[in-house]
Amino acid sequence: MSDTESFFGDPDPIFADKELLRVSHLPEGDRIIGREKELGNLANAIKDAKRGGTPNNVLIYGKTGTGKSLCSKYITRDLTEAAADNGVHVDVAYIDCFQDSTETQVVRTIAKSFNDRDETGVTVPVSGVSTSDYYRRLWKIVDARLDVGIIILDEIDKLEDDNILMQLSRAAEAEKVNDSTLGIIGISNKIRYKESLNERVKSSLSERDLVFPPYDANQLRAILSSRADAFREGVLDDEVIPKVAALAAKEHGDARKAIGILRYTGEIADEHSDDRVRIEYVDEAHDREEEARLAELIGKQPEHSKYLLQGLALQIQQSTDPDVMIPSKQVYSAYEVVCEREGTDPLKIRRVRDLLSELAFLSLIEQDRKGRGKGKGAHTVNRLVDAPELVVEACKSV
DNA sequence: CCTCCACAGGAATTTGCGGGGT
DNA sequence: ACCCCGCAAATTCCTGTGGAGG
Repeated sequence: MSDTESFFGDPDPIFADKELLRVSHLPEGDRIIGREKELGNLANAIKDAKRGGTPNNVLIYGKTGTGKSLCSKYITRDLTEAAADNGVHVDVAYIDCFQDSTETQVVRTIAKSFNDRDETGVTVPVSGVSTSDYYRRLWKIVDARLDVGIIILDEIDKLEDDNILMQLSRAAEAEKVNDSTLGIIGISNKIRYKESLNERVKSSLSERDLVFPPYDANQLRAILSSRADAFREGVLDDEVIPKVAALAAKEHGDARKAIGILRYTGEIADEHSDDRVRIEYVDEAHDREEEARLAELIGKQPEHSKYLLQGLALQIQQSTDPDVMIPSKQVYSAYEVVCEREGTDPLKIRRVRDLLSELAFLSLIEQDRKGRGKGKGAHTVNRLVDAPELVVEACKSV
């Protein structure tokens, strides 16, 4: 900043309303683009809830950033309002199964989000209660407060246990709840998810199936254009949106990513004190978006998983070959060094093996099994998916 | 195709935590 | 204030096996 007057006083030269480019931003109905048919199907599946009837359970498939969560949130909000006009009390619980992956965590979070202590007199403690107790409390809350409870289970394929699905889908027939009814909207990235369920759950959970296809470049362009008001008038070059849309379409048709890249493009322009958002900034914005994703994923990992990633990164950086695979035992030694530096006691190797395979499941590392010859046994070797420098950077932030 | 063993990974057990019940 | 319970994380114990070299 060269002149002192522009520290805080001046309006943002690039952005008029940055909120429009947040991923959490929930647009109005006419701003959801290219999903008219899907919204219609979804609305149709749960419409009975408007009059207090039982909604159909729905399973939604589609890759990340195809608008699954967005449409579910939008349509259930709409439903809640429409039902309220009919004097029907509908409430929606949104569960991210990536965060809450065990049965107990899920019941607890549902109970918590439906609960209103003043109305029900029921508390939902974070711990100290058994799973069945959480269920008891949940049924009590639902009966006391709601006519219809809609439960959105996002990333449902990350659930470790499908007992919760059994309980929820059969709550009404098992007379766990009396005057109320429940509807489940399951959201999965994996098309084949349904096959992994047992028959009972499968038939009750997927009364309706919906598939959300990836967005094509035209749709992405329309989505980005609809959020172009985020920028001040005239600062956004005409070629920027088509280029961002083309990049995102080429990769996965991920709208969230496209919006992220557009936001970073604006931020980079701002950092250059440029008063125009130029096409030249798009590639760097693309890189930045990927780094941010990595940092977000790593940030959510437990402390010791981060130390492991750092240890592995360290070993890889010491080697001349960038594609080396490090045996788990060596990763463990490097990890012990990192722990020493951080002043923490290292976990035992058995636990570390479990953490490593979790990291592999998240595609943060890749594992492979190698034998070492007669009488030498077989072992697992590890490698980072992303560049070591990026990983170390991501571990330090947060 | 067989062999051999260090390591993988399943199962049982302990530890730590944060609540209820009394 | 005390003890006890259930869960999740971590540890301990232990058996089974992947796969290069023979």
